[in-house]
Amino acid sequence: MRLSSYFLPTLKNSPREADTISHRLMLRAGMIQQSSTGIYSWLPLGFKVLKRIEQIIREEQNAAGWNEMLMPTIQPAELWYKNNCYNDYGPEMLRITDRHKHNMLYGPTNEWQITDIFKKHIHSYKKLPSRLYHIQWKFRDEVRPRFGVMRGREFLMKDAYSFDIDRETAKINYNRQFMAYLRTFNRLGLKALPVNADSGLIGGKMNHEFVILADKGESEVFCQKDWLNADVNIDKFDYNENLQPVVDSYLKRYSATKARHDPVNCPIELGNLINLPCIEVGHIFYLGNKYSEPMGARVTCPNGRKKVVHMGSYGIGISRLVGAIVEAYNDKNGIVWPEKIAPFHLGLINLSVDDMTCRTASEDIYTKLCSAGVDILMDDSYYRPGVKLAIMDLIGLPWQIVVSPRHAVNKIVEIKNRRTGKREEISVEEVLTRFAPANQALT
RNA sequence: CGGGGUGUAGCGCAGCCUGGUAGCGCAUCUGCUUUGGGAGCAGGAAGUCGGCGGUUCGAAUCCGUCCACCCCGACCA
Repeated sequence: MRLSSYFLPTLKNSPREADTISHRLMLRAGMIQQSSTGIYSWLPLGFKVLKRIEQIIREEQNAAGWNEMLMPTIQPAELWYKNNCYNDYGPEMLRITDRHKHNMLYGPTNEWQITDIFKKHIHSYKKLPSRLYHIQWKFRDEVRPRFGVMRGREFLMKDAYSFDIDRETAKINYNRQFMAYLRTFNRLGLKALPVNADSGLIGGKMNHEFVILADKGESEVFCQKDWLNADVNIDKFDYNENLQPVVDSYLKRYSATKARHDPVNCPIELGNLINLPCIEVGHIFYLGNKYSEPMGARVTCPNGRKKVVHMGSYGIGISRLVGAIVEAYNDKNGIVWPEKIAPFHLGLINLSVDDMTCRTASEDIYTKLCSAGVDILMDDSYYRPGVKLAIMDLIGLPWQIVVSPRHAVNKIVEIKNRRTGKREEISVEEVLTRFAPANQALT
């Protein structure tokens, strides 16, 4: 992509409305634009990141054995009449009346809807387990949205659901998602901690939050110190094996959210306990019969009797993740994207567009890397060098290639690693061998 | 939902107290100069001063009211 034809409205000053660092940077980098409180338009750069994250999540959900589908954003209110949920949900639910005076709502979550779909089609234990997920926008009319996309009212979420014959088999799916989450966050370049919320309860509801550590996180986690250096390298495992031992190996370490942490009964001695700010990015639940029972989601068992299915639901806040990642990865000059989710893998800066040598070299590199499948943003603008460098730092692409009159005559360019700031002068030929995907795992 | 704060050019802000023809920086447009960290000079364009009502000869400024947005708390992916 050429910067000259890319919609990238960067800002030198951040708008007054933004206070949180990730919010400011996302506005300044031209990623998002606020529409109203907690509701944003995603401009091309932000949209690209959103899609990258979405795709990694999708691949991992598929790998874990879930079926992708899509449920609507607008739901009929009748779905929520069970157990008086429609009334109990309160003002957080955005209620809509259509022209026929039917009560509708913009879905804050999809448990009722998915259960409705399940029960209409699945009637036998032989069809279990059943695993479905979708990636869709949700709306919760929060009392106070804040932190930009980290806590919006409209948000993109991956929500997966599982249906099983009993608690034990439901646990298998729960463990699958647990591992899928570790893999997903790992691929996103994030160190995510599963936070055991209800560690002591047996047979009751079970749920884990996944949080990433960030200096200005909105919540806090209490955990064992060795979590921080824990090996989250989970490349080698088989979803069809018994995952319980692996999951247990992660859960043996203590972790709790601020709200759930009990300093009196904490099993960890103080010296081994650490308290850190974090952001919640995922949540998995074993739901039991909470939705299946009132909805009448039952299957016929081998003995001919009907049985209410056991459900699980598993969410990842995708739009929130974008903000959370920016919150975790930035420096004084701007965003510093982890390579796997960067909107472009590298930025090619032609410092002097009028210089024919620079232009020829830039076009040459651009053409060759593009055809090699590298996703590049080339700054072919007439901005001054200082502006170009500042913008490239701001939008945080992992690598920068600088073509300047200083070096271009000698077929040399400068490459800079955005994270380390380390610069290196290499030949044009070497650029190709270094950044083409055949030689380096960039994608 | 309680408490605090802000609405003036695309962005950041001054002006308001003490009413009198709308200002500054950056961005943008034109020209010249400059060219490795958000340039310099000169010129230009751009505003129903959040909306409505009131006071006044005259309102960005004073009064009333409504709206939008931000921050702190309680609450959530």
